[in-house]
Amino acid sequence: MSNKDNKVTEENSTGRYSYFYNKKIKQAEQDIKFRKQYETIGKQTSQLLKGLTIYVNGHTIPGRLQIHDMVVLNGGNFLHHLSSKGSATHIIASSLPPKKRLEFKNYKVINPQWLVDCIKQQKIVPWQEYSIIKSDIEQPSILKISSSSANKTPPNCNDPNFLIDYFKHSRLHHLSEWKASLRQKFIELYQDIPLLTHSNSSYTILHIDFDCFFATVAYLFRDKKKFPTLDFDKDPIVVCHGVKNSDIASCNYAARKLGIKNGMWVGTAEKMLPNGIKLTTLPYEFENIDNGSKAFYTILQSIEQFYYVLPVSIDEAICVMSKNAMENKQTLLQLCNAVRQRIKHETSGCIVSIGVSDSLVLARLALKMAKPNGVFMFDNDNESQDLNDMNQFWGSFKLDDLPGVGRSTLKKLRYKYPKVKTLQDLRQTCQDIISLQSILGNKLGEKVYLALRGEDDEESARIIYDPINMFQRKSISIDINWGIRFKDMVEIDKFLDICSDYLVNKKLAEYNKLTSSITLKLMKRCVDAPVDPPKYMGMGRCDPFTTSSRLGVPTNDGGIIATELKHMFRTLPVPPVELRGISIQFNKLVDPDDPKNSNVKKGLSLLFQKDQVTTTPSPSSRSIESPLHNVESNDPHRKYKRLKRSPVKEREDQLESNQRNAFQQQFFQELPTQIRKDVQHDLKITRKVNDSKLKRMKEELQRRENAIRNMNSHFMNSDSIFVPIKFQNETNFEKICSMVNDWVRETIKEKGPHERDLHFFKKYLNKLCDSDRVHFVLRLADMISVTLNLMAHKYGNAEGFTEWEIILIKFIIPLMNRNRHTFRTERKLDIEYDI
DNA sequence: CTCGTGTGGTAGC
DNA sequence: ATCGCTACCACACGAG
Repeated sequence: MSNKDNKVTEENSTGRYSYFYNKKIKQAEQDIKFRKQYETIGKQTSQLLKGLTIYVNGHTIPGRLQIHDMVVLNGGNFLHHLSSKGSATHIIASSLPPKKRLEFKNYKVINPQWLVDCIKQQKIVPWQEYSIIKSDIEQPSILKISSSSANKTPPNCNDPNFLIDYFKHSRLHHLSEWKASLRQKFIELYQDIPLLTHSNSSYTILHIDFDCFFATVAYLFRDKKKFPTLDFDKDPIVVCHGVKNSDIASCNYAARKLGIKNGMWVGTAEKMLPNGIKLTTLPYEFENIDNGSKAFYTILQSIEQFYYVLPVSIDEAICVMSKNAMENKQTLLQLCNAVRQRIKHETSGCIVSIGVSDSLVLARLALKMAKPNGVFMFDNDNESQDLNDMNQFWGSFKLDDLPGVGRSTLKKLRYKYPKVKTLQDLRQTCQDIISLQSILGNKLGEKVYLALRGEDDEESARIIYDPINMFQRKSISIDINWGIRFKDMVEIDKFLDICSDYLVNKKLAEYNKLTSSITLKLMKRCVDAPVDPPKYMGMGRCDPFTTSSRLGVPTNDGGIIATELKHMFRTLPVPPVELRGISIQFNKLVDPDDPKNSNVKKGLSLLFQKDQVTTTPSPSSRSIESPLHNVESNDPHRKYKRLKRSPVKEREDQLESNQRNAFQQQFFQELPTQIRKDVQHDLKITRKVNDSKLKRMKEELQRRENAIRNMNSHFMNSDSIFVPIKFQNETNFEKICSMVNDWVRETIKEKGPHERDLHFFKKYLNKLCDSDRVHFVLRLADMISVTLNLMAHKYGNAEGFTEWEIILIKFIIPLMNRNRHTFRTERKLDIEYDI
């Protein structure tokens, strides 16, 4: 919306609304009067909507009053009551209950954005785009079937629409998308404006944010028949999807008073309620939130004094103004209140609070003070601020109120300073930067140190001095950590296809980028975590596994990316049924129009011709062999790395972790060294093969697909081409796994495994190795190792424990090394195919 | 030391 | 039931 429109609506807040509440006076006459008044004071009006009669049904953003003004001032008729049928040409609504849907089925029912866009573009834009019953009219039967079945059927990640459907309902996805799009818009809007400089560092920062935004919007658009007496100020209200282990996205201040917090599960929140008080749960209103946010940003951007309106999130912005833009504190306060008033007005009742100070960190803290429904100005200047006020200000914050201090940092601070409760305590305790840096690390230590003095660190200040650069996208990724339940690799491959398609066609296309590097991160159920986590379809406790791959040539080819992903999946030791989450990132984005890119391609093709790049080992030349060395060799290699490191974070029992570390060092000192030598050897071969041959991307793709097919039959039990091998009369590897696990757990406590059992187990392992299924042995070894670690602090001295240790080190690991030709065999196959 | 890879942490509701 | 995302910085570690 342009400035002009804003000024028009701004003028409305001078009290003329009383006219329109008086229903006895003929509305139309009033509207004309209203319009004339505008004209007489020299305000611009238009005839854009001439001949149109518009009626507003229910809650909308912008609100009814704003729409009225927009209509009237642009020459349209505003209908206050829909008494005479057919008199309205357009009905504006955000959503319609089924009954109204029927009633209005012959009207043009559109969402308010239509009007906004019409005025913005100064022409009548086609209403069909904005129709809210369009889909019903066009394909009523299909819509009903799909929506009703979608409501009833449980979430299924094999459904081709799963990804889209999931994202549609995910608040965090929405938040991320909104943020990205706001940043993009910022770049477009401000790219020609000169950057602010450090030297002229006398800025006033306004941090503006809605109070419990989601909850407010959900309340405003609630089904009033369902909640006739709901009181936003008194009744605790939360926004969520479900009932028990559903996340609370937002809760109102009545709920917060009872100790309920965002992110809490509904069940937990209910336990905090006093007797007789009930918790009201409201559904998300994503679309209306989006509309409210548009109004919010439009208003902020229309305010001349703001040099920048920096987006923080959908409902939160940092406004930067020069210190001398306002005469004094009084006028500044007036401005703040005017902004608050206008936003409340134009969003039909959403409240913002404002924190004002001269650094980012102080503005943010001031905002916390301002909430709910207020303005707080904090002056860090010692002279003008009473020392008592200072102490009181800092004393009213908890440690994690400080930006940058989250769960983990809080824990570190608590551990080091058990007595420190408030930021004021911390200010007094930590006088020097060194002690903070020693606990929190270099950067974070400095950041906290500065923040306690009310100053921004350089990284935070970038948003002021170099926002365009900061908002430029450097990576693209998607995460899915909910609803992931797969049976086998076939299903996972399909899902990876969908992800790849989404990333390529939705993200790369939107930002017009190519990627040259992919990271795949998998979440695998922890060995000791329940198969069904507490949260329905949740991920539960998981171990993360990541791997990344360079593509050599930047690409946006979905096929190549999908193939690479499938391939990468197989380099990670995560069986399909244990998978609980997937994350895919494109790390090194390349602009296709960038001349640098053509250089990359040129350089690459030259590289293939001969190994002329002796000085610098080029990433692109290496990446070509990556499929080979990744598939086979990286598996054990990676495992080594991961197992060595991950226990530190997995379970935080300090007593336990020392023993575990010692043990795992020992475990893997033997395992990977030999295999790694193999890898290096084979790498040389691979290089030769590649160097002797010029490759095209398509050939590469073909080869990888075949490599995958090879692996597919080989790596996972579900579609093994080999004859089944039995252990204790069981052939299913997963079941054998859990059987062995139980067996180990039981016998650790006592004298170790029975000789006869052990004999059969060894026989089984031998067979696995002999039939090229050494990866199963690896998994069993891993599992046993984890079990040992888990039980080390309790049974570390038991006879059985030592017994199992010996079995693992003296038998199982050498077994894997003995059969390391397995890895080579496969690679040989690959190379042969390649030539 | 520099580079690349993998991991951890934080923010918004 | 339930929708636990995503960009980006900082860091540790190993290879060269």
